Amino acid sequence: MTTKQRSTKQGAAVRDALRTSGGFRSAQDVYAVLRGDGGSVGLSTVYRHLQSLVDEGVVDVIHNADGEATYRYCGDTGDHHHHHLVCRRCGRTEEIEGRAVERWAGEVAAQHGYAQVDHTVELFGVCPSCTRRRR
Amino acid sequence: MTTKQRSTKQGAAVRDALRTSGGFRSAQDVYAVLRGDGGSVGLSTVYRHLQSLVDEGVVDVIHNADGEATYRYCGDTGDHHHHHLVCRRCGRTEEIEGRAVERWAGEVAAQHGYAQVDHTVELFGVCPSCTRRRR
DNA sequence: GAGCTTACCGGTAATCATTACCAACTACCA
DNA sequence: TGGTAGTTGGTAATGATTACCGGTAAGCTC
Repeated sequence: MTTKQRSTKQGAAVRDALRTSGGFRSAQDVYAVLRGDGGSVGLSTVYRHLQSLVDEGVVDVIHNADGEATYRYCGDTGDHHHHHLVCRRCGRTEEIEGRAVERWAGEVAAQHGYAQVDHTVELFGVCPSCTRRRR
Repeated sequence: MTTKQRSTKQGAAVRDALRTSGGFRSAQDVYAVLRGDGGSVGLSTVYRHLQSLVDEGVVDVIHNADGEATYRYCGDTGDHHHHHLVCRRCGRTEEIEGRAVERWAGEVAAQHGYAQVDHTVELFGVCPSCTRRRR
Protein backbone atom coordinates (compact mmCIF):
# COMPACT_ATOMS: atom_id res chain seq x y z
CA MET A 1 0.00 0.00 0.00
CA THR A 2 3.04 2.27 -0.18
CA THR A 3 1.94 3.55 -3.53
CA LYS A 4 3.67 6.87 -3.87
CA GLN A 5 1.42 8.85 -6.16
CA ARG A 6 3.39 11.28 -8.24
CA SER A 7 1.43 14.18 -9.71
CA THR A 8 2.09 14.70 -13.39
CA LYS A 9 0.58 17.03 -15.94
CA GLN A 10 -0.62 14.07 -17.98
CA GLY A 11 -2.49 12.69 -15.05
CA ALA A 12 -4.16 16.02 -14.44
CA ALA A 13 -4.96 16.35 -18.12
CA VAL A 14 -6.78 13.04 -18.24
CA ARG A 15 -8.69 13.76 -15.06
CA ASP A 16 -9.70 17.23 -16.22
CA ALA A 17 -10.71 16.04 -19.65
CA LEU A 18 -13.12 13.61 -18.04
CA ARG A 19 -14.34 16.06 -15.43
CA THR A 20 -15.16 18.83 -17.87
CA SER A 21 -16.76 16.36 -20.25
CA GLY A 22 -19.51 15.53 -17.80
CA GLY A 23 -20.56 12.28 -19.41
CA PHE A 24 -19.29 8.82 -20.22
CA ARG A 25 -16.37 8.89 -22.67
CA SER A 26 -14.29 6.10 -24.11
CA ALA A 27 -10.55 6.00 -23.63
CA GLN A 28 -10.14 6.70 -27.32
CA ASP A 29 -12.37 9.78 -26.97
CA VAL A 30 -10.30 11.15 -24.15
CA TYR A 31 -7.15 10.49 -26.10
CA ALA A 32 -8.52 12.29 -29.15
CA VAL A 33 -9.57 15.31 -27.09
CA LEU A 34 -6.22 15.62 -25.37
CA ARG A 35 -4.46 15.29 -28.68
CA GLY A 36 -6.76 17.88 -30.24
CA ASP A 37 -5.91 20.36 -27.49
CA GLY A 38 -2.37 20.29 -28.71
CA GLY A 39 -1.12 18.33 -25.75
CA SER A 40 1.05 15.33 -26.45
CA VAL A 41 -0.19 12.38 -24.43
CA GLY A 42 0.36 8.76 -25.14
CA LEU A 43 -2.53 6.38 -25.57
CA SER A 44 -0.96 4.07 -23.00
CA THR A 45 -0.85 6.91 -20.53
CA VAL A 46 -4.54 7.65 -21.02
CA TYR A 47 -5.48 4.05 -20.37
CA ARG A 48 -3.17 3.89 -17.39
CA HIS A 49 -4.67 6.93 -15.71
CA LEU A 50 -8.23 5.97 -16.45
CA GLN A 51 -7.57 2.65 -14.78
CA SER A 52 -6.05 4.18 -11.68
CA LEU A 53 -8.86 6.70 -11.42
CA VAL A 54 -11.24 3.78 -11.47
CA ASP A 55 -9.24 2.07 -8.75
CA GLU A 56 -9.34 5.25 -6.71
CA GLY A 57 -13.08 5.22 -7.06
CA VAL A 58 -13.42 8.68 -8.53
CA VAL A 59 -14.30 7.35 -11.96
CA ASP A 60 -17.08 4.95 -12.94
CA VAL A 61 -16.97 2.59 -15.89
CA ILE A 62 -19.73 1.07 -17.92
CA HIS A 63 -19.57 -0.81 -21.17
CA ASN A 64 -21.65 0.47 -24.04
CA ALA A 65 -23.57 -1.75 -26.43
CA ASP A 66 -20.40 -2.49 -28.38
CA GLY A 67 -18.60 -3.64 -25.27
CA GLU A 68 -16.33 -0.59 -25.37
CA ALA A 69 -15.45 0.76 -21.93
CA THR A 70 -16.60 4.30 -21.18
CA TYR A 71 -15.48 6.34 -18.19
CA ARG A 72 -17.08 9.13 -16.21
CA TYR A 73 -15.72 11.39 -13.51
CA CYS A 74 -17.90 11.08 -10.42
CA GLY A 75 -15.58 12.79 -7.96
CA ASP A 76 -16.75 13.08 -4.37
CA THR A 77 -19.83 11.03 -5.03
CA GLY A 78 -17.48 8.25 -5.94
CA ASP A 79 -17.48 6.85 -2.45
CA HIS A 80 -21.17 6.20 -2.21
CA HIS A 81 -23.10 3.82 -4.39
CA HIS A 82 -25.11 5.40 -7.18
CA HIS A 83 -26.34 4.82 -10.72
CA HIS A 84 -26.66 6.83 -13.92
CA LEU A 85 -29.21 8.17 -16.33
CA VAL A 86 -27.32 8.61 -19.57
CA CYS A 87 -28.38 10.50 -22.68
CA ARG A 88 -27.71 8.18 -25.55
CA ARG A 89 -27.52 11.12 -27.93
CA CYS A 90 -25.07 13.55 -26.30
CA GLY A 91 -23.66 11.44 -23.50
CA ARG A 92 -24.83 13.85 -20.80
CA THR A 93 -25.24 12.01 -17.53
CA GLU A 94 -27.26 12.46 -14.37
CA GLU A 95 -26.35 10.71 -11.17
CA ILE A 96 -29.22 9.02 -9.46
CA GLU A 97 -29.62 6.88 -6.42
CA GLY A 98 -32.36 4.40 -5.93
CA ARG A 99 -32.98 3.46 -2.39
CA ALA A 100 -35.91 1.45 -3.76
CA VAL A 101 -33.78 -0.42 -6.25
CA GLU A 102 -31.16 -1.32 -3.70
CA ARG A 103 -33.81 -2.76 -1.45
CA TRP A 104 -35.46 -4.63 -4.29
CA ALA A 105 -32.17 -6.14 -5.42
CA GLY A 106 -31.45 -7.39 -1.94
CA GLU A 107 -34.87 -8.97 -1.58
CA VAL A 108 -34.80 -10.73 -4.93
CA ALA A 109 -31.36 -12.16 -4.22
CA ALA A 110 -32.43 -13.35 -0.80
CA GLN A 111 -35.51 -15.05 -2.22
CA HIS A 112 -33.28 -17.10 -4.50
CA GLY A 113 -30.72 -17.77 -1.82
CA TYR A 114 -27.93 -15.86 -3.53
CA ALA A 115 -25.19 -14.34 -1.42
CA GLN A 116 -22.68 -11.55 -1.89
CA VAL A 117 -25.01 -9.74 -4.22
CA ASP A 118 -23.88 -6.93 -6.40
CA HIS A 119 -25.77 -5.23 -9.18
CA THR A 120 -25.57 -2.95 -12.18
CA VAL A 121 -28.36 -0.56 -13.01
CA GLU A 122 -28.10 1.97 -15.80
CA LEU A 123 -30.81 4.03 -17.46
CA PHE A 124 -30.51 5.29 -21.02
CA GLY A 125 -32.71 7.87 -22.67
CA VAL A 126 -32.73 11.14 -24.54
CA CYS A 127 -32.20 14.25 -22.45
CA PRO A 128 -34.48 17.32 -22.62
CA SER A 129 -32.01 19.35 -24.71
CA CYS A 130 -31.62 16.64 -27.31
CA THR A 131 -35.34 15.97 -27.38
CA ARG A 132 -35.99 19.65 -28.09
CA ARG A 133 -33.22 19.98 -30.63
CA ARG A 134 -34.12 17.07 -32.84
CA ARG A 135 -37.12 14.91 -33.04
CA MET B 1 -38.17 -8.85 -45.01
CA THR B 2 -37.98 -11.88 -47.27
CA THR B 3 -35.49 -13.45 -44.96
CA LYS B 4 -35.69 -17.10 -45.77
CA GLN B 5 -34.38 -18.85 -42.71
CA ARG B 6 -32.74 -22.08 -43.66
CA SER B 7 -32.40 -24.66 -40.89
CA THR B 8 -28.91 -26.05 -40.62
CA LYS B 9 -27.29 -28.41 -38.15
CA GLN B 10 -24.81 -25.72 -37.15
CA GLY B 11 -27.60 -23.36 -36.25
CA ALA B 12 -29.25 -26.01 -34.13
CA ALA B 13 -25.95 -26.89 -32.50
CA VAL B 14 -25.32 -23.33 -31.39
CA ARG B 15 -28.85 -22.92 -30.09
CA ASP B 16 -28.73 -26.21 -28.19
CA ALA B 17 -25.33 -25.52 -26.72
CA LEU B 18 -26.67 -22.31 -25.24
CA ARG B 19 -29.96 -23.81 -24.14
CA THR B 20 -28.43 -26.75 -22.28
CA SER B 21 -25.81 -24.49 -20.73
CA GLY B 22 -28.41 -22.54 -18.80
CA GLY B 23 -26.23 -19.53 -18.10
CA PHE B 24 -24.43 -16.71 -19.83
CA ARG B 25 -21.64 -17.96 -22.08
CA SER B 26 -19.24 -16.10 -24.32
CA ALA B 27 -19.04 -16.82 -28.02
CA GLN B 28 -15.63 -18.32 -27.47
CA ASP B 29 -17.07 -20.63 -24.81
CA VAL B 30 -19.78 -21.87 -27.12
CA TYR B 31 -17.23 -22.38 -29.85
CA ALA B 32 -14.97 -24.38 -27.53
CA VAL B 33 -17.85 -26.58 -26.36
CA LEU B 34 -19.03 -27.34 -29.88
CA ARG B 35 -15.49 -28.10 -30.93
CA GLY B 36 -15.03 -30.31 -27.88
CA ASP B 37 -18.10 -32.31 -28.77
CA GLY B 38 -16.34 -33.35 -31.92
CA GLY B 39 -18.52 -31.22 -34.12
CA SER B 40 -16.76 -29.03 -36.65
CA VAL B 41 -18.18 -25.56 -36.48
CA GLY B 42 -16.52 -22.37 -37.58
CA LEU B 43 -16.01 -19.50 -35.20
CA SER B 44 -17.64 -17.18 -37.70
CA THR B 45 -20.67 -19.39 -37.77
CA VAL B 46 -20.99 -19.32 -34.01
CA TYR B 47 -20.88 -15.53 -33.93
CA ARG B 48 -23.30 -15.34 -36.81
CA HIS B 49 -25.89 -17.54 -35.14
CA LEU B 50 -25.54 -15.92 -31.76
CA GLN B 51 -26.22 -12.60 -33.40
CA SER B 52 -29.31 -13.77 -35.23
CA LEU B 53 -30.63 -15.45 -32.10
CA VAL B 54 -30.25 -12.12 -30.38
CA ASP B 55 -32.12 -10.42 -33.21
CA GLU B 56 -34.86 -13.03 -32.94
CA GLY B 57 -35.14 -12.16 -29.28
CA VAL B 58 -34.61 -15.67 -27.96
CA VAL B 59 -31.16 -14.87 -26.64
CA ASP B 60 -30.09 -12.12 -24.26
CA VAL B 61 -26.67 -10.49 -24.21
CA ILE B 62 -24.80 -8.78 -21.44
CA HIS B 63 -21.21 -7.69 -21.30
CA ASN B 64 -19.11 -8.97 -18.44
CA ALA B 65 -16.57 -6.90 -16.54
CA ASP B 66 -14.02 -7.37 -19.31
CA GLY B 67 -16.42 -6.06 -21.92
CA GLU B 68 -16.72 -9.51 -23.45
CA ALA B 69 -20.19 -10.33 -24.75
CA THR B 70 -21.97 -13.24 -23.09
CA TYR B 71 -25.16 -14.85 -24.39
CA ARG B 72 -27.97 -16.72 -22.73
CA TYR B 73 -30.88 -18.66 -24.18
CA CYS B 74 -34.13 -17.26 -22.81
CA GLY B 75 -36.51 -18.95 -25.20
CA ASP B 76 -40.19 -18.25 -24.81
CA THR B 77 -39.57 -15.66 -22.16
CA GLY B 78 -37.64 -13.80 -24.77
CA ASP B 79 -40.63 -11.76 -25.83
CA HIS B 80 -41.29 -10.15 -22.50
CA HIS B 81 -38.92 -7.88 -20.66
CA HIS B 82 -37.00 -9.43 -17.79
CA HIS B 83 -33.69 -9.31 -15.96
CA HIS B 84 -31.19 -11.78 -14.54
CA LEU B 85 -29.66 -12.92 -11.30
CA VAL B 86 -26.36 -14.49 -12.29
CA CYS B 87 -24.06 -16.64 -10.20
CA ARG B 88 -20.62 -15.19 -10.67
CA ARG B 89 -19.08 -18.52 -9.73
CA CYS B 90 -20.81 -21.08 -11.93
CA GLY B 91 -22.71 -18.88 -14.33
CA ARG B 92 -26.09 -20.31 -13.33
CA THR B 93 -28.81 -17.78 -14.05
CA GLU B 94 -32.30 -17.06 -12.73
CA GLU B 95 -34.74 -14.97 -14.66
CA ILE B 96 -36.43 -12.32 -12.63
CA GLU B 97 -38.85 -9.58 -13.36
CA GLY B 98 -39.14 -6.44 -11.38
CA ARG B 99 -42.39 -4.64 -11.77
CA ALA B 100 -41.09 -2.29 -9.08
CA VAL B 101 -37.88 -1.56 -10.94
CA GLU B 102 -39.64 -0.86 -14.20
CA ARG B 103 -41.86 1.65 -12.46
CA TRP B 104 -38.96 3.23 -10.64
CA ALA B 105 -36.94 3.58 -13.85
CA GLY B 106 -39.83 5.28 -15.55
CA GLU B 107 -40.33 7.73 -12.71
CA VAL B 108 -36.71 8.70 -12.40
CA ALA B 109 -36.44 9.30 -16.13
CA ALA B 110 -39.58 11.41 -16.13
CA GLN B 111 -38.32 13.50 -13.23
CA HIS B 112 -35.26 14.41 -15.26
CA GLY B 113 -37.23 14.97 -18.44
CA TYR B 114 -35.59 12.10 -20.31
CA ALA B 115 -37.52 10.40 -23.09
CA GLN B 116 -37.35 7.04 -24.81
CA VAL B 117 -35.99 5.45 -21.71
CA ASP B 118 -34.41 2.06 -21.72
CA HIS B 119 -32.50 0.35 -18.94
CA THR B 120 -30.20 -2.47 -17.97
CA VAL B 121 -30.49 -4.18 -14.63
CA GLU B 122 -28.42 -7.22 -13.74
CA LEU B 123 -27.81 -8.82 -10.37
CA PHE B 124 -24.69 -10.83 -9.60
CA GLY B 125 -24.13 -13.06 -6.62
CA VAL B 126 -23.19 -16.54 -5.51
CA CYS B 127 -25.88 -19.19 -5.85
CA PRO B 128 -26.86 -21.56 -3.02
CA SER B 129 -24.95 -24.51 -4.49
CA CYS B 130 -21.74 -22.59 -4.83
CA THR B 131 -22.13 -21.04 -1.40
CA ARG B 132 -22.48 -24.50 0.11
CA ARG B 133 -19.67 -26.02 -1.91
CA ARG B 134 -16.95 -23.54 -1.10
CA ARG B 135 -16.35 -20.72 1.25
C1' DG C 1 20.04 24.64 -7.43
C1' DA C 2 22.49 19.98 -8.25
C1' DG C 3 22.20 15.19 -8.05
C1' DC C 4 19.65 10.79 -7.50
C1' DT C 5 16.36 7.54 -7.38
C1' DT C 6 12.46 5.70 -9.32
C1' DA C 7 7.78 6.31 -10.78
C1' DC C 8 5.92 7.83 -15.03
C1' DC C 9 5.75 8.63 -20.25
C1' DG C 10 4.75 7.29 -24.75
C1' DG C 11 5.77 4.85 -29.07
C1' DT C 12 5.45 0.27 -30.73
C1' DA C 13 4.54 -4.56 -30.74
C1' DA C 14 1.50 -8.05 -28.97
C1' DT C 15 -3.06 -9.85 -27.54
C1' DC C 16 -7.86 -10.87 -28.08
C1' DA C 17 -12.55 -10.57 -29.26
C1' DT C 18 -15.24 -9.65 -33.10
C1' DT C 19 -16.06 -8.79 -38.11
C1' DA C 20 -15.22 -8.91 -43.09
C1' DC C 21 -14.17 -11.77 -47.12
C1' DC C 22 -14.96 -15.23 -50.24
C1' DA C 23 -14.74 -19.78 -52.42
C1' DA C 24 -16.79 -24.23 -51.41
C1' DC C 25 -21.02 -26.33 -49.73
C1' DT C 26 -25.83 -27.73 -49.09
C1' DA C 27 -30.80 -26.98 -47.80
C1' DC C 28 -34.95 -26.40 -50.22
C1' DC C 29 -38.08 -25.87 -53.99
C1' DA C 30 -39.68 -27.24 -58.62
C1' DT D 1 -32.40 -34.81 -59.76
C1' DG D 2 -30.94 -29.77 -60.72
C1' DG D 3 -30.53 -25.17 -59.98
C1' DT D 4 -30.09 -21.37 -56.89
C1' DA D 5 -29.35 -18.73 -53.16
C1' DG D 6 -28.54 -18.86 -48.28
C1' DT D 7 -24.86 -20.97 -45.30
C1' DT D 8 -20.32 -22.43 -43.88
C1' DG D 9 -15.68 -21.95 -42.14
C1' DG D 10 -10.84 -20.80 -42.71
C1' DT D 11 -8.23 -16.70 -42.93
C1' DA D 12 -7.21 -11.89 -43.06
C1' DA D 13 -8.56 -7.46 -41.18
C1' DT D 14 -10.15 -4.41 -37.60
C1' DG D 15 -10.25 -2.10 -33.23
C1' DA D 16 -9.82 -1.76 -28.39
C1' DT D 17 -6.83 -2.76 -24.71
C1' DT D 18 -2.39 -4.37 -22.67
C1' DA D 19 2.60 -5.49 -22.44
C1' DC D 20 7.29 -3.85 -23.12
C1' DC D 21 11.00 -0.95 -22.34
C1' DG D 22 14.35 2.79 -23.09
C1' DG D 23 14.02 7.54 -22.06
C1' DT D 24 12.10 11.40 -19.06
C1' DA D 25 11.10 14.07 -15.08
C1' DA D 26 8.77 14.50 -10.14
C1' DG D 27 10.13 14.81 -5.47
C1' DC D 28 13.56 14.30 -1.99
C1' DT D 29 18.18 15.26 0.01
C1' DC D 30 22.03 18.02 0.61
